[in-house]
Amino acid sequence: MSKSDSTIRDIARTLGISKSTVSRALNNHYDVSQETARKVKELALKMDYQPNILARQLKLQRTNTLGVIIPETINRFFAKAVGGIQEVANSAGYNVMICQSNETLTLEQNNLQTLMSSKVDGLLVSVSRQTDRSDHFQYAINKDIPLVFFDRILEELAVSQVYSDNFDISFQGTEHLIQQGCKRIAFVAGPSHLFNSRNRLNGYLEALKANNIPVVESLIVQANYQAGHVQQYTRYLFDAKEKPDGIFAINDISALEMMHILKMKGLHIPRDVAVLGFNNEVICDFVEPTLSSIEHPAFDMGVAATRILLKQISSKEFTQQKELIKSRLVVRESSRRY
Amino acid sequence: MSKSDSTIRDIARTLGISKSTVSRALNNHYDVSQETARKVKELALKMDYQPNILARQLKLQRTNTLGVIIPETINRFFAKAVGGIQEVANSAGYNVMICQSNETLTLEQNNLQTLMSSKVDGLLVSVSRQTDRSDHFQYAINKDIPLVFFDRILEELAVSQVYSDNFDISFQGTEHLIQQGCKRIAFVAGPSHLFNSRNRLNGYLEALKANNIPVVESLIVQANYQAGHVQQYTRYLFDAKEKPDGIFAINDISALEMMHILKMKGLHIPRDVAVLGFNNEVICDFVEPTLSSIEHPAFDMGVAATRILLKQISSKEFTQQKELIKSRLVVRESSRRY
DNA sequence: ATGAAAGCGCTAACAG
DNA sequence: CTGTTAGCGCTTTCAT
Repeated sequence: MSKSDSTIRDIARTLGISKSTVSRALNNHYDVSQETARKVKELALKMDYQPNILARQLKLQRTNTLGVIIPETINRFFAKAVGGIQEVANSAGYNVMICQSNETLTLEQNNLQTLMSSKVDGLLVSVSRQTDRSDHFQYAINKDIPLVFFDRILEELAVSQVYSDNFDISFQGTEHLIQQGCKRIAFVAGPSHLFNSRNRLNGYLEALKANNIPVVESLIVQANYQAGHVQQYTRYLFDAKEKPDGIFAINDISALEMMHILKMKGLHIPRDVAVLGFNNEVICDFVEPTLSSIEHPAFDMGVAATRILLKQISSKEFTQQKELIKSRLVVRESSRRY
Repeated sequence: MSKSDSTIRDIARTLGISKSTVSRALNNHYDVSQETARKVKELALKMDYQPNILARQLKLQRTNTLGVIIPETINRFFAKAVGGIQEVANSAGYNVMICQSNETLTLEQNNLQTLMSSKVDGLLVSVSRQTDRSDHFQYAINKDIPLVFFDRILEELAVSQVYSDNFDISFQGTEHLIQQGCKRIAFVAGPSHLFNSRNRLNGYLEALKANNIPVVESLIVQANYQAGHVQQYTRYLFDAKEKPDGIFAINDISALEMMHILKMKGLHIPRDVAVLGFNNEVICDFVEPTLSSIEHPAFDMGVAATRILLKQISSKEFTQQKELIKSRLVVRESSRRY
């Protein structure tokens, strides 16, 4: 509160009426005379009155703030999701407090603590890459704080979740590569404790099975997201006697890095190796060859999750709700052979 | 507040002491007996006591929250800056509330209003592309809310600012192109009411002058950031009789889009046209040719701005402070001719 | 239609 | 070292 912010008390005093009446007038309460209401609002405007949110929050035990925990803002997927969250939240009169776990469990736990102690009215969460337990979230649930997961969900918790069909899209992507004539498709997998990673891997495996293509263990590598790792597993895959003729990468940037390495090796894409990325970044259209990828409606997921959360907050009804947001395969030159 | 959160009152009652003593014990106040302090903390732990931040905030008139207004989180520069902000803020016990202006003045004004009414302790701002006035910020300043601008600053306001040397780096980048033999360097300019855009343009102009290269108006285009616009001005530049032999793009993505178009036209980069981007995205290393660019230490700018803000908050001393964060030219294949 | 009064949970000045 | 008291600014019940 700076020097001389005016309060309802000031307004009441100068108008010679009570605080309660002023409060009622300002909140458009029904039983307050038109005349008084007018005078109050007029003076409020003149005095540049701004309600003290802190006082109201304490009284109402409600902050009109949503807490968001995401892995990283520099991850474009989450940056876009945040856009959707903020749009819905703001237009419903809610503020948003964003925390980043930096892909670590520890920070995720801290963030949750922070947001809970800030008394947010609800939580929107996409778990970190490390998260292999759910007790911290169970704690929040026990405290009756509405919680909605999106994208990186924790299936074992009975809360609402907005997710994308990682199994389906991965099946579809793999089958696309097969249709382009690939027989040995390298697959870059994410951490196996993540629901999404498991589904993606399963989609790949099922697609191979459905098309009678043998699963070759050495074609499946595990990304560890460390610097230089893309280069490392690309070498591993392509220094083998039998090289891959297709790649299902873990994201677009790493797909481009792999392509870059392969082109240096003199391999032609897609003729020698067909490549499929993940995330459909803008850049996919501006590289040579243009990069096939998978588009996730990040913004829409943010929107959907927030809508569910707001509904739960206002209805105080926390029954589990699951919403599927469909992903889409975008075929470009890097995987088109015919 | 959920069902049955315990308060200092509960602790006081079960321990048969007063609320004030409990409060003091919990806040590690000096004059409270070791014994009492121990008992209080023990019970607090057992009862899973969580202080009600809302009450404390109302009492202290302080939220321990910083408000941040940035154009967009999907802009990687700002996403990184936010990382720096959060790191410093969190480790100082502050929360961060992030708002996006979506590059519009109207939303920026709304955001400011929201953050002020949320009683944030201070503000970190990078203005929108549209912002050509400063009265809304002046309003906040008049209310004694500490404010620090970073990157996209408003020079006319006497508040602290963290900025990068857009003039210098632009001069340097242009001179680099000249040294590579470019005589007709196309320049993509940003909105002229932005301090950064003006400086960048001036750096370009001065570098030409310093090297006795005539300024050609038709080589300077104004980006409007609309879909298809990059394609439009690239055509404009290269359908002319005298084509550019160098490009200083407005960011890396648009540089890549331009390169993509030029390659389709059969032009060789850097031989026919040398290209310099802006932002030094990861992708610069994975395209062909690799893209020369300019690196802005976004994270560091966030860190610096937050440090200044926190100092001002704690010292209540708002004298203007200016901090320059140096950018760096990263030369890669797209602009290297020798 | 309005006012008086209580209270949200905490901190801090003052008194002892 | 501890307790009493007041108060942050607002909403809301209960009277009138």
